[in-house]
Amino acid sequence: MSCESETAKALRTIGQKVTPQRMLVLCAVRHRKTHVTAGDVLAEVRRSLPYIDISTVYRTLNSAKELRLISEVSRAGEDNEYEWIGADRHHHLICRSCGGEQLLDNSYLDSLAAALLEELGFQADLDHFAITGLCRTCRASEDAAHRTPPIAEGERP
Amino acid sequence: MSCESETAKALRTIGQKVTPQRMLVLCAVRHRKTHVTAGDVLAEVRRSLPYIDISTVYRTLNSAKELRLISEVSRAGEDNEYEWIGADRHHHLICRSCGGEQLLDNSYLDSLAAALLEELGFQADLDHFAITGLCRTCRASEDAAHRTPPIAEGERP
DNA sequence: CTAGCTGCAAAGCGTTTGCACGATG
DNA sequence: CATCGTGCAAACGCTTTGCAGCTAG
Repeated sequence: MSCESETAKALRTIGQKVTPQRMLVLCAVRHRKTHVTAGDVLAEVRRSLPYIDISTVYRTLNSAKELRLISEVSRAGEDNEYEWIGADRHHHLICRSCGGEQLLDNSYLDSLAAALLEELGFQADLDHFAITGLCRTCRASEDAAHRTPPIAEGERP
Repeated sequence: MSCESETAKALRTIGQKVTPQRMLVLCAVRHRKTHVTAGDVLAEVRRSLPYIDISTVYRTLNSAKELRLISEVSRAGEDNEYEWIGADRHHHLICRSCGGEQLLDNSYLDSLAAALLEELGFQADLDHFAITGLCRTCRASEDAAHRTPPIAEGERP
């Protein structure tokens, strides 16, 4: 209920019609803890509304993005991903090896954002950030596997 | 010359053949100060080698990426961009309003990377980062233009 | 009732791939 | 001379768009 009424209110506030499609798409994004792709949303929403089209999903996602209801994240080699911008600001650490994701408290980036603003006058969009890297587990196993620096020293396929 | 000999050496080191196409593509990326798209590289390289194909550019870019010679950056709504990973680590602040780009010293992110590694064991890929936001100039003019926050301030979950 | 949203179908675009020829080591 | 890289063309997958009918306000 909280979701529906608030989402509907947000739509009305900006003069958009409240349709079942929009409600379902926005609620689908909102209920996920992690990023979702347009395809994820489509699959989710189709369970309630089998004939919804992917173009409607994109249209809804894009307008919500412009209104800063959701954020869009791009990572190399991945489809665009979307996430609801809620009161609980957080970021993601994504392991490039195992694909695992962990949440990162915004305190880590707040100081960076503050420094950029004060020293350079740059207001960074750090609402919601995805940082790629190697998680502790994968780092350990990679070290063990081949003790080679980033650019292979002997041979590489 | 420094470029050619080093690039050729890097190619030989990893057992790849040194072809004019690869040399031109890698040197084109290397000589630019900012990010380049595959299309940028194609245009640049075609001035010397008119019949080079975009697929060759992508193949070269992708293998260089795997070897960590260049990094790939994705931003929402932009084509993938590539940049040479040199000794001078730096990052980019990109204004979402005017498109302007300014370099950011790595000291800003080094402390973040260090904190992530020590406290969470996460080795972030912060070789080369692109942060989107609003530059000082655009921030001033946006404030002046419409003194309304992105999403009406009463209305947020 | 009217404006605007939806579904459908098709186009668009960046990127990747299969293949035969040609260049490299 | 064997292997690997290239150009060409076509395929591919995500995303966007044009359009006619339908829905919300």
